[in-house]
Amino acid sequence: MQTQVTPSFSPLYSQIKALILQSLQAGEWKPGEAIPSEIDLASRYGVSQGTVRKAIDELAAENLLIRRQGKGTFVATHATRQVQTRFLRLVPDSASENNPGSDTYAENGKNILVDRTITACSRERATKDIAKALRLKTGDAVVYIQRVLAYKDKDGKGSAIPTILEDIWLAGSSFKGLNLERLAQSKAPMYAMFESEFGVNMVRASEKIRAVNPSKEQANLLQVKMDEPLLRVERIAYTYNDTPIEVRTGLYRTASRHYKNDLQ
Amino acid sequence: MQTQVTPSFSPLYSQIKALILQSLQAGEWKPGEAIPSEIDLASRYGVSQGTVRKAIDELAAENLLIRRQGKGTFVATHATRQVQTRFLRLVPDSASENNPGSDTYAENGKNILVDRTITACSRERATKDIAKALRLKTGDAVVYIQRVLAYKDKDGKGSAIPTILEDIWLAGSSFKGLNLERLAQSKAPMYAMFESEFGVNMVRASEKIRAVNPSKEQANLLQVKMDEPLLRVERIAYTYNDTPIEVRTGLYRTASRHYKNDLQ
DNA sequence: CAGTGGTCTAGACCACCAA
DNA sequence: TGGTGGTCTAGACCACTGC
Repeated sequence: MQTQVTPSFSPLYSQIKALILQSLQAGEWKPGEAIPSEIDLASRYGVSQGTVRKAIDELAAENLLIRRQGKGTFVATHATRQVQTRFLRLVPDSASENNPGSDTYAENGKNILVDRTITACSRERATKDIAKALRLKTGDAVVYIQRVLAYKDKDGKGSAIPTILEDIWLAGSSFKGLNLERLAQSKAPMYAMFESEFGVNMVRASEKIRAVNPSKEQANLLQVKMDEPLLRVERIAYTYNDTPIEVRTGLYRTASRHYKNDLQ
Repeated sequence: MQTQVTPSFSPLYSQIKALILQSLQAGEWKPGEAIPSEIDLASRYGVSQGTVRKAIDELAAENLLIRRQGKGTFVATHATRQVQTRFLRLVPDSASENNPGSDTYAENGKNILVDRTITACSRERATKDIAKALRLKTGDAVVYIQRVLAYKDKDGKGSAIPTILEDIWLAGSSFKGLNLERLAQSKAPMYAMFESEFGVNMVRASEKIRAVNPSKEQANLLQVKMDEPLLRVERIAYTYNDTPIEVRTGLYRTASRHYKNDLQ
């Protein structure tokens, strides 16, 4: 491990970070597992513990690793209860007392998911737009999924209310063998299932949000009128190495829920 | 500076951080100014440079301080061009190629603000809701402002399009002397003006987003039909010490713009 | 050139966890 | 009790800025 020559100087810890990232990508340490201790990594890379520390610090800040004092450093996973809805910002109005940072977005209040209905699942060829977003060629294989999520409102009273309609496109090459059967029988959240079944770990996402009215079909699926204003959330989700692997368009009902965002 | 006794142990750097925060709050160092060098602060607090460093690192991560190699560490300000729209996530569709993190939210593409029209400015008594959000008592003095922001679309062609309608409530005690005149004659962005004129530095905010239809009055001000779906963004903005000081409800047109959010 | 933040090291010690 | 991450130090050196 050498410090670099002048052109675009990259500090040591940053090179170590890249090496750790490489191991994560290669699956050397799986989600949920512990990575080697800081001292081990230091001797492995021939640097001091402090340098490894700084590399891990950054990866932890990006939610790729989780540090636990006294136990070790672990690969982030969507399987743990606290991060299951890491990318879902829609929360009940009763939750989130507008105290940013006071708690995670997950499961505050009574955000009880009652029902996940898969309304479509098929292998398709990527349209131009989907291909561009997933960095594929038009016509490449993609998996298309459509589903409806229903929640119970306050205190679990009343019946389940269809709240989210999602259209999902996945890069076909990473999800060989995914079909309606396997989807339907999985009880885990989707991203947790992607992780355990396909070794795909979602790490980051970018969303574009608009207000729209639903089409007739969409209104039907969500059981709303066509003049109901809905949040339209276009997401691109990425794995390690900034590889886009999922495009997801969600339609959210926001009558008794809202999209929560903390700015800093 | 002593390391603390056992009950709820707080590390040294964290105590230093609190002290720096205190000085920021007290206005010892003003926005835009440099704070003392790490070495100075270290000797001032009687700790090592590394400890001060870690305290500053956290404040920099929270965007309260800005580090500039070779120059010093500066108090964050809304006056600099790059952070003027730090809390505005609405960007033109042409910008933001869905490459999260690739650039800031400000001024990418052709996000040209053409016109800021103040449609109301008065001193009012806080309603129950506003009072609660601002941690005041119902009936306490607040400043109410309403304004419309108009932008030019792609390449500055065409006329200005009213795009954002904002209702703003400010804690009266912090904005004595703010009136329509002073508002109207200020050319700077609102948060920059708050900073220079009232010593109020917005540091953090929390937003709740919904899809709604406008009222008749709102539709009028934005020059849209009443069935146009709009983004409704309820923001509470905070100064140092997590003190809420502004409530702002925005109605955004999202026909050719979107609210951009990066999840991580 | 001096002054600032940025990196890297080596070592001591502390807090937390599990066995 | 031993192993892990977390804190703190002191010192050396590097990269960047402005005089």
